[in-house]
Amino acid sequence: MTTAPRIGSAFLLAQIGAHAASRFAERISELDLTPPQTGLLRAVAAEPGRSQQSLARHLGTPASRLVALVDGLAGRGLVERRRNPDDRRLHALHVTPAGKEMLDRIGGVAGEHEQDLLGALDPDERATLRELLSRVADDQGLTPGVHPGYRRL
Amino acid sequence: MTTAPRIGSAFLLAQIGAHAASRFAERISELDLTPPQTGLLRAVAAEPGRSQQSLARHLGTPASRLVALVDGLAGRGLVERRRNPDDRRLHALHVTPAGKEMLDRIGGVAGEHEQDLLGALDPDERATLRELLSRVADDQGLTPGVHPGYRRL
DNA sequence: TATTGTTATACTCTATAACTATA
DNA sequence: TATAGTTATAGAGTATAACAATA
Repeated sequence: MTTAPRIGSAFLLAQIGAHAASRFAERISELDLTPPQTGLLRAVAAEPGRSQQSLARHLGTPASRLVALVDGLAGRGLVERRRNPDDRRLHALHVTPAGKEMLDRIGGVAGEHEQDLLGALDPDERATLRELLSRVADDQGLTPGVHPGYRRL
Repeated sequence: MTTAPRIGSAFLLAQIGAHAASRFAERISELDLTPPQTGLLRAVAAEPGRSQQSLARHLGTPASRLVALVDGLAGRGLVERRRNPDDRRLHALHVTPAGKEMLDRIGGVAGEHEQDLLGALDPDERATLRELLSRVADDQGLTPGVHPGYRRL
């Protein structure tokens, strides 16, 4: 008898998750963005005025990495660094109007991505999947909206 | 009003998938294995006698990368290269008895991993999740048992 | 002296392409 | 000449640690 390599849900989650991330990276590359840049833009929008150190801790990445990411977004006018007059060491990050437009476009791309990925499921099934995934994510202590491991592209 | 960053299932899948992959990598590191090595060992066991080229195509990785992976496993006596007498260019790959023992241990680790990851769901919910994920993976054209992107560790 | 942001360095990982042997 | 396997090279991306400014 050959070893029956039963594929578990944990493997399916890793497999589909990597596929989803890869497809999303392709899609947003049309907006000249990488997934880490996209995540950073969203994080800044979700809580404007944060310092880079604070964001780095929130995202689980070294502060030195944030510098390059912020440089990229700031150079395109999507976010801006504002000096804090009270403590001039701090750079408060904010999304510019152009950044907000970009977020709208990102939302559109994310919607298409979602539709394509879940095309095999009907609305009820999608709701069920979403609920189960939310419970797992919560149980595993994952930070909402933060992708673990900001690697690649 | 602040932008409500509704998190979609596609993001949840990517987030949980990366988390699952990361946790699994930690667990099998106790067996001195990396995820790519584990995937290769399983692939060889699933279809013994394959050439490295054939495996490379199946796994979606450059042949040059397989060499190092096979070297690592062969050096520890988990797989072996057998010259094909009819065409001496080919190296047929086989799992050794030690490799089969290792696969058993991998199965144990994978089982613990699965239990831990899905601890928030009851048996019925796990079955539902599994079925939904299988449908998505199939619909997306993912190769069963093959993790896309053999990166890291 | 401690902290924020930045830059520099060193390391890991990967793919591309050159190379050897067999056919 | 074409193919399997291997080795070499070069590039991208990252974390660690050193550095400058401010507190």
